[in-house]
Amino acid sequence: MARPYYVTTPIYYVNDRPHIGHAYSTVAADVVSRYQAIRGKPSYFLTGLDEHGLKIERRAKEEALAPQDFVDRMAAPFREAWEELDCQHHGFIRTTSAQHKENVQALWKRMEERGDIYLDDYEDWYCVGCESFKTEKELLEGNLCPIHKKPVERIKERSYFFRLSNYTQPLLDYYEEHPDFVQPDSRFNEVKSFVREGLRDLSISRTSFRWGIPVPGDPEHVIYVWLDALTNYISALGGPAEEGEEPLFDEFWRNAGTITHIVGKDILRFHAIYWPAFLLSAGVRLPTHVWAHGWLTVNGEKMSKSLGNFLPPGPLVEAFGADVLRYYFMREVGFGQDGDFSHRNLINRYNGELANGLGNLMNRIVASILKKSLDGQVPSIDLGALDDSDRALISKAQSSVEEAAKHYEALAFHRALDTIWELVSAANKYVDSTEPWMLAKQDDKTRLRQVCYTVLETLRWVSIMLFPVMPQKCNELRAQLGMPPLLPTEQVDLWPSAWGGLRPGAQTKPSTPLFPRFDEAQERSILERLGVERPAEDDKKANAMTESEPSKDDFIEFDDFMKLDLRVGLVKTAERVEKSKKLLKLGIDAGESAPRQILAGISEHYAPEDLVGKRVVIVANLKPRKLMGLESQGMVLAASDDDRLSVLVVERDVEPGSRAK
RNA sequence: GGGCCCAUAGCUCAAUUGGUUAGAGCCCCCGGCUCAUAACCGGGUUGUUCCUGGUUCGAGUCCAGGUGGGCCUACCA
Repeated sequence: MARPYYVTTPIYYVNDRPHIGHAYSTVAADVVSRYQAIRGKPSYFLTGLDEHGLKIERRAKEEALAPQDFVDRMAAPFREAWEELDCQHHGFIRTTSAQHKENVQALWKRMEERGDIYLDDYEDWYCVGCESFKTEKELLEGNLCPIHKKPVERIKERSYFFRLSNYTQPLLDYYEEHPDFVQPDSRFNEVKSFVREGLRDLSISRTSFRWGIPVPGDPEHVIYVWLDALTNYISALGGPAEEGEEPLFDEFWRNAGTITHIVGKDILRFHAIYWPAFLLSAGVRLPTHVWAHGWLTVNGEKMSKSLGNFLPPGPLVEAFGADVLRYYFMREVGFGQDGDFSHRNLINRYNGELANGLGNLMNRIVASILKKSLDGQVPSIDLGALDDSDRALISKAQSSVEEAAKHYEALAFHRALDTIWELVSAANKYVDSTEPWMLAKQDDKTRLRQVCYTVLETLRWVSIMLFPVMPQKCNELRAQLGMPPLLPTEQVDLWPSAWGGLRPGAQTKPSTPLFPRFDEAQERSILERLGVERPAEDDKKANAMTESEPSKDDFIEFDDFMKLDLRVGLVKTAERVEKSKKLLKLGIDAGESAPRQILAGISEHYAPEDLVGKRVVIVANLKPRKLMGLESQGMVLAASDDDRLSVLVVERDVEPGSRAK
């Protein structure tokens, strides 16, 4: 019995419109799901939307809509995008659905019963923009909110906590026992080292907004968005639930052979640490794999609204077709690595691999040789009478099938496609060396039949191997071969195994080329329509030549220097920061009404009393930053070599606050 | 500051885990073929495998140090 396979995408925050980043994750999950389905495994593919949070509440207000109406409206483009891209999810979860809310609360109760939830005062960094707390670790350099890029404040609120700290060791144990839990390996290393540092309890409720799921028994509080969002993976199946209560949950979670969460590398921590901890607490089994994929840039640049290269998938599907876009996503970059989405590259791959490689192979044999010489019928041959060249191709096909399967299982899509294209290339060589057109001329029908059959059967195999990535094109290919569409069936493994499955006598149906080549004019018009500039190669080179030389120098402008507000500061007070190894807290007179508090990481080199009375140089306009809970309003300059450190001291007694320049 | 990962042809990547002369694809040039979508096939050019040492009969692969890049993390500010 093939064990069930469950694959998920992240649920996308409905505040955004779908772009190729979303599309990339979703296509990958669809490919996984389709692959498992043709291998006969019961397969369930879940995607969906994260619809709660203050941001949504506020956006809805701006648009004068009820939050529910707003998210209903924003959800539609996602559904459409996945339909356009032929991503056949089995479930589409929305966190505002009644079932999801109930299940999140059920999970909460289980965690509460375990004794892992308690109410406490919460003091932490707070972003006014988000109206929510940020953990220290979420903050950007300089105590900035990662979303608003503005400084956060220290604020107290009453909040429910999850005893995440109790799960440090259980998580490490789980990682140890499941060495392929997180992929790629280097990401797993990051997760482990983060957990090894020790985990702090996690605030899991908010009182600052309403648009969320109420805490059971305390409706003043709304459940933390990540606890809400992560639960989608089981709530969509009806979980958490006791055995026998929810068939989907039993099949695809409790008894699943594999549970794979596909996520972007930015949300790995939530999936690899928090989520398993919640599940451990609630007594629910853990997923088997969390796969963090990389980011796509667009034509070499980071995708962003401000750069105007925010790429929705729709126009690309319109221009190239869903399958071609899917192919490109899966072919171009190694899954797990960062990559680039380049229109030019897509067209190159299309022409080189799809049109010239596969499309032309099918065309030359089906639409031409077979049609002209054998009435377009799949020939009947003696499989025992093949010659060495036939057997070589067959053996190539067999190894290719094996390899591709291995790569699909490992989500190494680009490798799987690589392998398949080696077979396509071998088939083209085979046609060249066997010269079926000569056989037709010489009227060597027996050999001609053998050759044609060998190529046709290879194409049939390819139509299966490629199916997860290009389902529609593969069915078109099969139609031209006179084959029915591929119909995944549970417990039936459709993956090629025995040579000779193509039925002799079937009527092939040559039709238009599968992948018509783009000529230069078409290429230009497509790029134009998509608003992509055609890089003028020569100009680019010329620019690179002239620009690179002078920009080589490392000088800055005088104005750049003047941006620094360097001043003389008189050290009035100095003391050690409690529990700190390195920090001294200095009170520094910089000619202002009150002394500044500046922290300096120099206590391994200076005793506090050595500094008082010294005139030092400070950077006065450095953005304030909190260290060990204390604000530092500037920076004291110091120089150090391998083992010594010296604060920069001013030689004469100029007034505190004097500008250094 | 601590840690993880990476560096191979102009570009994108392989190299069966230490084993012969480091390979593909794209690009470029030449030739062939003509069934086919200006396709296809063959041939050709490009390497100090980042550097320096070490282990070994043998190193792209292992070890040490360095350089460059990416990422995670922290009490640099």
